[in-house]
Amino acid sequence: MEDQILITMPDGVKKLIPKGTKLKELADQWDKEAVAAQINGMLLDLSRSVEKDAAISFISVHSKKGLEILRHSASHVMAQAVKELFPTVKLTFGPSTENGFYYDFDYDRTFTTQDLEMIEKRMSDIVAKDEPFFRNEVTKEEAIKEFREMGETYKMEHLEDLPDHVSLYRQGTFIDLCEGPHIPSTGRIKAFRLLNVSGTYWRGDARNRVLQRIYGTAFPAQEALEEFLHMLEEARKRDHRKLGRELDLFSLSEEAGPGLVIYHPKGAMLRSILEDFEKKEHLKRGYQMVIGPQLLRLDLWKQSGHFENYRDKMYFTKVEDAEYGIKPMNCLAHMLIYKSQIRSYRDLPIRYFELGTVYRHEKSGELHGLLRVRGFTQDDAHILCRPDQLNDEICAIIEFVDDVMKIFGFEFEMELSTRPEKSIGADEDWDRATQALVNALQAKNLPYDVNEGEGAFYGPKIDVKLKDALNRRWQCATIQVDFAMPERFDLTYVGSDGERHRPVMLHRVVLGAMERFIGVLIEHYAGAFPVWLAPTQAVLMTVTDRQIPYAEGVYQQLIQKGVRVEKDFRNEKLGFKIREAQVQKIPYMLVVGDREVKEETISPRKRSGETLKSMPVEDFIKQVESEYPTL
RNA sequence: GCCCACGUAGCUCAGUCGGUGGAGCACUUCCUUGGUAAGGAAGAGGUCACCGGUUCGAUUCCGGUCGUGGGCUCCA
Repeated sequence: MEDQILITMPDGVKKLIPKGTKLKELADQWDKEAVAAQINGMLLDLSRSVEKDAAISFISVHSKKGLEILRHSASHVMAQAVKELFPTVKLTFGPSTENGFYYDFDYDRTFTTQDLEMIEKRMSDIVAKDEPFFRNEVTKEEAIKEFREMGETYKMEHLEDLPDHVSLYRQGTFIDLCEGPHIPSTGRIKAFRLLNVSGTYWRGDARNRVLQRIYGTAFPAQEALEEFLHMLEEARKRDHRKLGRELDLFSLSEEAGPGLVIYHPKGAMLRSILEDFEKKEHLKRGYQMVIGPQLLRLDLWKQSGHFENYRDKMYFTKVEDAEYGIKPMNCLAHMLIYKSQIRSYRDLPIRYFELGTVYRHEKSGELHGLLRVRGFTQDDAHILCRPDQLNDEICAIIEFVDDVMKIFGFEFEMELSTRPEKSIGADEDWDRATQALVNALQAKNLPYDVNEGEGAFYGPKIDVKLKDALNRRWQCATIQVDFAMPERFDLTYVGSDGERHRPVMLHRVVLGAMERFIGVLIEHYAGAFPVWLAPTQAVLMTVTDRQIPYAEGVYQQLIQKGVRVEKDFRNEKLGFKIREAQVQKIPYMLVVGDREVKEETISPRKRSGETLKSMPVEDFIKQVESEYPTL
């Protein structure tokens, strides 16, 4: 019995098997499409054998983990193809990503699209050969020796950070340093595609050598790849830059300058609706509106530390020998307001809210439509409170963010960032602030990731990330605890003991920047805004010129009631007008023909294509009002 | 800022292996008054991003600048 071991299969059935049985054999009985196994929590290749009693589960290629393994293996196959075609290439890293994989290479010339085609073809050959992946465990010294012979200097450098025993993977003639696991053989990669090349830096540091990154994606089946490519196509259709132009919302003009948004009437309407919404919601929650100037004296930016830490991103100007900085943040004026009188502990918390327009000199390569711009308006607030009020204030903000995101139907991810190495303040302040953030997240039962050491130098923070059409995440809401500014500006309040105390400052935005939020919003709704947000809620259209006098009356009635309606009384066929409104994604089309004139009604048609029964204008107004969110 | 790619009419895109350019949509005018996703005809519209170089001649080739896109880094 010594050479028998007891294993537990995924369904809980226990069985005795010979010691040293290959996982592949077991996998074949269970799931022919398994790409790896998990034993006692460890992911292993199917080529490995079971040496002792264990609970085994198999990783299906159709699971998230399985797909990751497949893609990681695909990156090795790509690296093999590149090495075969361009032997002097040096390897660096090649992981799987959310949507595929990449591999970074160091090469003395750049890869062209023709190269990509060649690489793809070579990859197909490797896949067709169905080369097995072999794992080989070696000592660090052996690995370094091997990579030195191959001239793989990056691998050697990376090895320095690794433990004494490492694993090498080989398929065909290609060897790479890798932890694994990998798929059993290259033939498992049933569908793949190389997507693009881009530049990157060794270890992500701009001071290091520029590498070339080739992106690709892989799937266990051809249909899945096609579905993915189709999804990319669909995502492109809802790109806010495309929709922004088609729906005539905004433009970015080369003449005006990069990263500076020009709102057209409809975009300005949308923003104005959002701003009205924001004002109402903030006032309901005890915020006071304030407005600060666009420029403030340079001395003040020196006092705040912005000149020291943030000047690269600031714009400056000089008037009559006085130097000014254009504000990249709104906090300064808010602090001056606080300081304008003596504050009692009874006054706190004080919540200053400003739709504050700021300018930041973002690097040119970072600009992206509305999502990354140089001039933007934040729904910014600074809350000054006593330390004992911090917890409640944070809870209230989280609730605020949660409420607002629900109204727009956004899914979001929360991230808590803790104390970085370079930071100021007492440990107990940091602990209290971080705990307050955690408490609030837990109280609202919101899941969150922790980014250790990613907080601001002055305090911990929570970031809220929304996804764009291409699944890229953009930071919108953020809640930051700040001990530094009250200190630097010597903000105080008089406590019940008659002594001066230091308030804590919370810096927070809910939508973040109007520009970015609008960009994400456009993609979220694919341009088909709900009625309450739609810049144009309805288009009133006549069937023939005969109905114009009646339709004018209807138009007046609607705009008097605040319905955002446009006239389309042109000499065009109804179908043409409907199509145009449809393409503009306007929620309602209101048809007026002879019948409606006679009955004194209008016939609404929804964007969905549904035609409603003709109704009096008042009924339609009620219908529109019923579609506003109730808060 | 860095790497790569790109820049032709308002938009989407053809095109010229160097001899000053096209389509569809949009726009203007005329005909048409038509009931739920494109009625017809005619017309107008371009310093081929900008600046230099090569050339008899550059939108085309080369260099630079600006801008855009995909990434990297950074951020709301």
